[in-house]
Amino acid sequence: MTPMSQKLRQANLLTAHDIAVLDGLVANVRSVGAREDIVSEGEPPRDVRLILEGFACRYKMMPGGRRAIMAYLLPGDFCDLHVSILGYMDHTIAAVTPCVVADLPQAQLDQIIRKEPRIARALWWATLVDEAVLREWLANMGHRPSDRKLAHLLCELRRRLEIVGLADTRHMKLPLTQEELGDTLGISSVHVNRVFQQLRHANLVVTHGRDIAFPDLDRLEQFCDFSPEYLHLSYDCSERAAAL
Amino acid sequence: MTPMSQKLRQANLLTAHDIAVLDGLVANVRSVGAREDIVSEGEPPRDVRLILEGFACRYKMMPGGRRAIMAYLLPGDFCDLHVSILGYMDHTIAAVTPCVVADLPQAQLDQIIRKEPRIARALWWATLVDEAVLREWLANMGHRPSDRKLAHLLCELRRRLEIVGLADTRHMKLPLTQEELGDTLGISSVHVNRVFQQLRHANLVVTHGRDIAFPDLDRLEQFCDFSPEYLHLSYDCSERAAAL
DNA sequence: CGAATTGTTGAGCATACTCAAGGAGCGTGG
DNA sequence: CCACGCTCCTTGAGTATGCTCAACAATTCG
Repeated sequence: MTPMSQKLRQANLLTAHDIAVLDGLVANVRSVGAREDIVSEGEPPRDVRLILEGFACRYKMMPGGRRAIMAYLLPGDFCDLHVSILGYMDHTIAAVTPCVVADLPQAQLDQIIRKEPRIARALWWATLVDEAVLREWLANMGHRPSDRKLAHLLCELRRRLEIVGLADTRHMKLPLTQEELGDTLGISSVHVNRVFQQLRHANLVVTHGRDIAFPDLDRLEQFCDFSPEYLHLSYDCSERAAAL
Repeated sequence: MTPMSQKLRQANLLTAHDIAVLDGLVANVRSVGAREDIVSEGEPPRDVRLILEGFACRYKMMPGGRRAIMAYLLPGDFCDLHVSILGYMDHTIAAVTPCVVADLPQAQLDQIIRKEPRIARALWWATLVDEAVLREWLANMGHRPSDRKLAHLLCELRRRLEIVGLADTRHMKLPLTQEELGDTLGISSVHVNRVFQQLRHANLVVTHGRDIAFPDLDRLEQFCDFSPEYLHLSYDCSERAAAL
């Protein structure tokens, strides 16, 4: 079972047959170096990419050279399911850390969508979760002070990493620079630094290099008004976290 | 032909049969007063709502009573296509102006999605366009100064209203208060007012009450770096605009 | 016409930015 | 193993952008 079908199983919409069909698509696998583009803006729709390992992001370049990061992609996330439907890639996807990516043949996927309504629905579900996250980011970006913004982003990433077994309630390893966090939150890297210091000072986070520890996760989540409903994770992953 | 099928026709994915099937769903139509909620956060998935007339918005209430507006819904837009798939409404939808709304029976729609892959794909397309707009809003919100933010929002709304025949290249009627614009852009209404004055002073917009005129649309679009690709409107609507 | 909402203005303050310089950590090659 | 260079983090100082509060004018609606 790949991270893809693992993730889609959350929707509780797939049968064993569906999972086999989907996993059968994962054939062409390749490695991408850190900071390399995986899919570029304006590229014609070809294969659909899926992250198997690593940390990637969606971004747009803004006039003036600023980079707007609009999403982080973790293992099991599709990069560009929409391109096959929309027909135009309106942003770029890049690896943050070294990544392993699968290229799913567009034509085969199209056929599956046409013939397997249950799978089509599960894929639709996945894009809708992306959309829900985007709405939360929009609210976060525009309507919270920057200390809460940063805290909220940390809470979300911790939760999402927990699902794929890469974090627990007390720790996570976050391979993002303060510059990247700034490009995500719409604040300067200098300010990210200062806000991080506030959070540390309030004992909401403890950092050791790229390792972030959460001395009191409840307090942090309360601080930034984080509630994970928008991630649409219906199932309980506490056992998995406990097994870390 | 309803605004819904009109809009979905853009995707060029529908046959006459598909359009008839979709339009057949529009039976229960009702009016909603300005500022009334159409769908509330947490509501269980029942019918799917479609805007036929008027101006609505998605919003979330933030702690402290601030309201974050995350989308505007114009005639032909679905309110909550996602709820039937995601199973949980994570935000609220309210009428901005008086609206006419259709309630499409969930069960029937589900059946169509299962049996008519072409229609399912068109509906998926519609949600993906929403997602693309959301990405652009995120970039706009976080990474542009507030004069460009406001200008960009005006450009987008003008363009979208043009499609449904409610604006042309020189005018639009915008039924939004400065408070609402502020809740959308993440700035205070006082600041919206001041930024509006800047735009007027630069002769980028001319306002007469709720009427906004664009003396030089090209210059305005250039000013805020607006390029409409993200709206994924492939077809040409200049004839329609000319007929206004 | 009167009440309520929306738009406009001013003043003082908070938040976040830029520019710039120095420090810490890490990988590479001598 | 150390030295070097690179990237990233940290700090300071001065500035710009946007906020709040408050009052008043203009519109809109009943």
